[in-house]
Amino acid sequence: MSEVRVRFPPSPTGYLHIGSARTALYNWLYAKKYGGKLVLRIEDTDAERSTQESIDGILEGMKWLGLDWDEGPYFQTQFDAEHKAAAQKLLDSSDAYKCFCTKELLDTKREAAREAKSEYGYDGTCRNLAEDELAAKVQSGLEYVIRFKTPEDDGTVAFDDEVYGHIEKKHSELEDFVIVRSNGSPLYMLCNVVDDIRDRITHVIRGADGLGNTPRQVLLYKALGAPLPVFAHMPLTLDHQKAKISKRKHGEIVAVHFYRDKGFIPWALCNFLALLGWSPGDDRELFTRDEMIEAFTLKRINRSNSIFNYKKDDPKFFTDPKALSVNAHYIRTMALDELGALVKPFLEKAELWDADYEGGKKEWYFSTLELIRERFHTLNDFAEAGRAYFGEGFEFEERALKKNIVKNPRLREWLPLLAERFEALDEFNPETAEACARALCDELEVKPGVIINGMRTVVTGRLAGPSMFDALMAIGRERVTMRLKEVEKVFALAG
RNA sequence: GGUCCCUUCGUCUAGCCUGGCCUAGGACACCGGCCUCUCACGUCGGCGACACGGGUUCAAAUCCCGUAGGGACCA
Repeated sequence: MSEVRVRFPPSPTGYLHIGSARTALYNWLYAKKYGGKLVLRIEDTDAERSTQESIDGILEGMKWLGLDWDEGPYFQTQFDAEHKAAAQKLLDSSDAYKCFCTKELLDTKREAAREAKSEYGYDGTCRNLAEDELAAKVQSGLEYVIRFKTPEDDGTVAFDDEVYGHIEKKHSELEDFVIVRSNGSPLYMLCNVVDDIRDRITHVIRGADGLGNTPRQVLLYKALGAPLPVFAHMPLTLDHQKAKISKRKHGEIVAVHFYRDKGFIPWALCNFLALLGWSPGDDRELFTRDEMIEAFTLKRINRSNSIFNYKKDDPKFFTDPKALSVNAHYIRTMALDELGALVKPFLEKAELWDADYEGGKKEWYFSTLELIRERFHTLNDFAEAGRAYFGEGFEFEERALKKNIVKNPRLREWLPLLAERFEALDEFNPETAEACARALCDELEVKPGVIINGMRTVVTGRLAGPSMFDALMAIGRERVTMRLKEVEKVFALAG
């Protein structure tokens, strides 16, 4: 069996979006599974909309996701001559012909067909022009497009899609489609086939929006004398309105870089994306790379479109809740050294990073991450909700002030008192701190919850968090007592 | 408009090919219990779907026909 070669051919007309990323992922998984090669080809023929930033963004996105490619990036524009040569070859073999019909003429005919309620397809006016007639038209400098000559018999074009099954289309239902525009530029339909032939692509794994064009492409493969690749079309990802997710309509929320900046773990995003339209056939949903490569098959790709479940302006979930949940799972289960490295850029950005976290304070750094990671959903949470552990200047949650502070004005006496007791402790560990705090509660005849929760808010700014006495250790006696003594400031904030 | 494709809990899905194991399984989300210094984790439980209508069959989510809805491509 020959080597598996797949490709990912994005158009550089914007950032890498998650739908494209999923296509790239499926191709990558397939290549990895069969020890094949993934070819990255930038389809930059639309010069007006293609930009260098976009190319860079796509490459960065792929790298960030960990989807490495084996060849490329190739650029479609580099092969312009080859695309034109293929068109010439089809002309030479009489599989294509020059068509001089003007746009106006075709529009008129289309309109007439509509009024007559008959189906419109190109009528083949130029298909059988006599030699001299053709020569005369070329001579006179008339503009022309090149059309592919669809077989006129009552046969069919057929192929077997790995996902959608056997697809058959009657020749009579395919009109003589254009392969080269009047300005001489070849159409996507042709370029794509020529490139896939040159790159010796064995499996075309792409979005189901390519399904409709596949019969035409099959015709091109045959006319060009090339072997057919295996086709596998994957369902599209839609929004709640059943509209294809797109950069234009949805903006950043569909951009891969958005997830990077929001604190997603690359593989967590891949894991989530893989599940949109594919399942292993059992109940597994979380995979390591190797597990997913092993489990992945084209046959288990779904046929129905899936909905990317995000609601605009949802206060609780900024994106699909399942994506967040998958990300949270990785945050709380991954190795601490890996997590530490992923959190680092977020702390740096928030100016909370201390180089010693990779040196003398490494142990503290890791144990603190472990302590707080359980309730976080994104890497960014470490720098925001977790700010009190890494530095000063943290915010106080409105709800926390209301519930834990304002209700108990006497905390302004109790908390500084508690700070003094903490300072007096020979040893400051979770047990001694807790015993000390509870003893004070007994003395004051206050419920422990009042003091503990008040302390939580003053020390961490939050309504909820890890077990209080463990949190105290992570923050350290000095910072704890300092914050407790400044309880007055917190009351001031609470208004 | 033409051609093709799709339709199982709110969302992602298993089951469909090879009808009975399906009083339809899992995950996320939601609700409640336990745990508890709070929240989370964990755990236990709950809510919740076979688009609709016919047919075939002893038996249909599963097979057939039709309808509706959605999507893609072409124009």
